[in-house]
Amino acid sequence: MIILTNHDIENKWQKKWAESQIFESDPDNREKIFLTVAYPYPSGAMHIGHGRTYTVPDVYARFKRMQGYNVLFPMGWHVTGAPVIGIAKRIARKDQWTLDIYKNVHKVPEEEISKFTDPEYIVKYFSSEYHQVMQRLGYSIDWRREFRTTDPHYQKFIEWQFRQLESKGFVSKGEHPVKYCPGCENPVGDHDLLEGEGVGINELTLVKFEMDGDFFVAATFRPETLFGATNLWINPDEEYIKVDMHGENWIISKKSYYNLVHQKKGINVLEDVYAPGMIGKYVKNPLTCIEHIILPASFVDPEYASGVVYSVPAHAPADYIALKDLKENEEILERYKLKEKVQKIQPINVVTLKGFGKFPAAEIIEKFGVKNQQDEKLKDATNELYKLEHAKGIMSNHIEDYKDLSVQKARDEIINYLLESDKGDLMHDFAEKPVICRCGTKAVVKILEDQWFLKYSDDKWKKLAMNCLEQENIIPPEVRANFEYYIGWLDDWACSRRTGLGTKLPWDKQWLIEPLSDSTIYMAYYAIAKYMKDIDSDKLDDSFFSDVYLNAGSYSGDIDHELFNEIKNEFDYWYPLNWRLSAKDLVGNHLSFHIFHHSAIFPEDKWPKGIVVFGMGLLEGHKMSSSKGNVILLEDAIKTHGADVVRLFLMASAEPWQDFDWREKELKGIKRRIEWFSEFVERIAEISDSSISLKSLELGEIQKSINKWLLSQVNMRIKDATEALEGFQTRKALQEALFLFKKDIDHYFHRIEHELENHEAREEISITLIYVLSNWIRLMTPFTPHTCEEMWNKIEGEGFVSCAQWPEYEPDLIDEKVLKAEEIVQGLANDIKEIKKITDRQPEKIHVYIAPNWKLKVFEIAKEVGRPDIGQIMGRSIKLNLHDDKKEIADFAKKIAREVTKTKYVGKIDEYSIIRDSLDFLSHELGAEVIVYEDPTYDPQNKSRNAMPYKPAIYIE
RNA sequence: GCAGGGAUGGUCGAGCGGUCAAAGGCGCUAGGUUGAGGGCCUAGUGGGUGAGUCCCUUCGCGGGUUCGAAUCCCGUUCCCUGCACCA
Repeated sequence: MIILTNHDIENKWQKKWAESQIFESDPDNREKIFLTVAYPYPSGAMHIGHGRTYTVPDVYARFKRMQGYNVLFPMGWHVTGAPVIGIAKRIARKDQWTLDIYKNVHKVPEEEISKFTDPEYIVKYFSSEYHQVMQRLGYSIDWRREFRTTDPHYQKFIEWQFRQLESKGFVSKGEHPVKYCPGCENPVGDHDLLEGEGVGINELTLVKFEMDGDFFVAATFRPETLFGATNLWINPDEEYIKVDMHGENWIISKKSYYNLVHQKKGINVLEDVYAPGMIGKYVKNPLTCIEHIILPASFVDPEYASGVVYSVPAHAPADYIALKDLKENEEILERYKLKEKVQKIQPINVVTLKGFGKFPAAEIIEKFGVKNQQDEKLKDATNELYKLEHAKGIMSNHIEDYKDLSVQKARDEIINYLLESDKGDLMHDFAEKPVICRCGTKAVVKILEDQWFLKYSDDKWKKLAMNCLEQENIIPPEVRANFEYYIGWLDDWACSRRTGLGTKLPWDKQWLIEPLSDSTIYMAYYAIAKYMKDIDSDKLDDSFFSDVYLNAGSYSGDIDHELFNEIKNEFDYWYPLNWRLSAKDLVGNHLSFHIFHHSAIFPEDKWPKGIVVFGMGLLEGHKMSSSKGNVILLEDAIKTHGADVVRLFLMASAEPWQDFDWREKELKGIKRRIEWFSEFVERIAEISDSSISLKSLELGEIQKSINKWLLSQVNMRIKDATEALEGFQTRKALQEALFLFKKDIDHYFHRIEHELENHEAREEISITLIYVLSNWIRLMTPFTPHTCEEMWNKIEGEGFVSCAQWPEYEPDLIDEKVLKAEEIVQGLANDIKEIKKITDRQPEKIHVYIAPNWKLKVFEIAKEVGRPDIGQIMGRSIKLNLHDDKKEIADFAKKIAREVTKTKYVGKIDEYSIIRDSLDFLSHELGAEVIVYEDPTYDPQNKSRNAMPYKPAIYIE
């Protein structure tokens, strides 16, 4: 048995593979397969979730290599991006949370952590750690092509890529809202946040309500409801200010200025505004020109948007309830002398919503049981109505210009109108608050100007991408629809960043190219990466890349001509990419960009051929997350379980696109299985009385039915496992190649147990088993390469099993009748057991009767008829005069009519000899003497009449 | 809301028109092995019947197509994932 946690064996083979360079792939005359998996962003240690991602391509690469393909499986490091910058800063700041994570979750030694103040060091540290772990898992990667995305050569490549896109008109300039920390003076990502992870940014419409030449600027998500405005709300307990906005005076809350100043250029504070003094004054609605009174409301959040809200009590639950509260609040009405004015205010309907009356806000408040404007449930009520009206609302009839339009349409038109006529503006705010940076500062929404975009909205480009997608294989096929959807939906993408590691935008060096954009066509870089260490990056210019990748014939530099041609041919050989593997949450961006960029830059014959999408990893049923400490590092998993067990578990517990769940308990089961597998060699050696060698294996003519059965079964497994692997179904492949395979062998051992005494039988058994073993080891090699090399070596297989030929299934060895025969024997044993159980007695003799020939004929006729048509079956049988006793034919026809459609009929089987050959087994199994009759010479209870084809009759006594 | 996926036995998870009371794992029960335990091996694991290889109920819920449906169609309820500047 091979001790799986004996890392010497793993190391031994890893070293041998590296020494013999069997995974280093260069162009030759074989057919090629080029597959890549998303290169990792090494900002932390590799955990078991990553393990699955990178094991799948390794298994496939190994499988294809054994099938005789020239397979290229490379790896690189995506060190582009901002997260490590933040990490380095936090480490420098001695942020305890960050230090804990790196010390305890990523298990970085103390002396290393101290160097983590340098972001470059972090990615270097982890990329070399990734490299080591990948080697320890036995990945068949061509390491000569390893690179980091900050290598100068790669940057040259990215610059070329972006100039290509730019020259095709797929890059444009604009502005873009981002999360921003005024404290750090930097945009912030989710990983930089203390609070507010995953919070979105919303666009709000600002509406200017005039008052004596100044403007109260109210913010809204629903400008179409302006027609239903009844008043303005401000919060009199908060501070308001007047600001200068390009010559206009705006009145907003003081706190909202904090946010807005990052979004509006040239906005300046003029003076404080005494909020209570504004209550009761009137402003003018820019759309309807109606005058609205300014009223006090406590629900108005001065930090949200502009701190000014206009009120639509018919459709906004908050407004409705605030108005109701106010009407009942004598004290406030008295304080501001509002009583009569407020009592007059009635909701105004704007939107017609099926199933609701004129004032849906009132109904929804009722439904949710909202008590006042402080009620928690108010938010839910608002959301519900917002959704409903957005989806199904129609503008009401009395609104001249917009009647009968859907709410969505009317909203867009009204926003446009407000902007064009300068009666409104736009601003952004977070969907939820608070959003707080790790430095403790409240984050804001900032508008970045001069931002560069990739124009995924471009119809020409979308069309190219669609065409590219169409010719690709997508696994699993269901996600194709997702791709189509995303390609259609993608809008312009901000592709430049202020901070992070990466490549500068070649024509605007103040910007860095964002990480999802510099990782779209890099697979093409692998093809040439192995040459790069010998070439000075200064020699790489656009003419070089255009010539290598696009055959532009443009290269004019001084790289040796022969070398240059070799590089060019190498790319030509490996491209197009056969398979791209990545996680399912990247379908909407990374993988779609990959399609976009390839279709834009490369000619059609270099477009990628296939995509495989992965599911996520769970740990004992919970989502894995480094930041929550809920991970198991691969290194630890390898240490405790061994590389092959880890690989096997990751491949066997779920298909790649399904979520897998790492469960210690199930891991143990897997381990036992593979131990059993590795012990198999010894078991065979025991049976064949000598050590095994593949050198002398010759299958020859197999006589015994049970041996033939095993060969059939094994060949079916080979066939199914191969088909499964072709489609990346690692779980199914293992189901066939390991679990069911083992089951077959268990059954086989059970069947032959009592025959091992017999010398002749034993010889054939051992030949059969060695044949099986040789196939089995090869079948398992992609999954558990170390164990398999060790076994292969032990039985004197030739060379590395990693380079051995993948077992090809032999149709000649699959004998349906043999399989059926075994089924009959097993069925018979089970039936007898059942009868024993029912009668609750241990028989001494069991008599078995085979169905007479005429029944078989009737059976065949029934099979031909194909449906339970008793009349026809009977008619045809009688006509052929199959049997003298017509009544018996009728009974039998009736009996089998339904049965026959269910039975897989493989033709006449010599049931008598099959059972006679299995008598030893049956007697042994049942603990009684078993006698089989071709003709019922002894049948005291006339049981033989029950015999059917494939189902002998039984009499026990 | 939009898009995609799903609902199967104690549980995880196959199956996607007949061979389905439904693979396989885990769990549980019994027997064997063992000094004990673990591990391993064997059998069982919806209900009934109790001399016959059968019958009944079951694959979210309700209808339908078919000789036949877990599988196809229609409706319905519930669940999960994504919706962006984050790699």
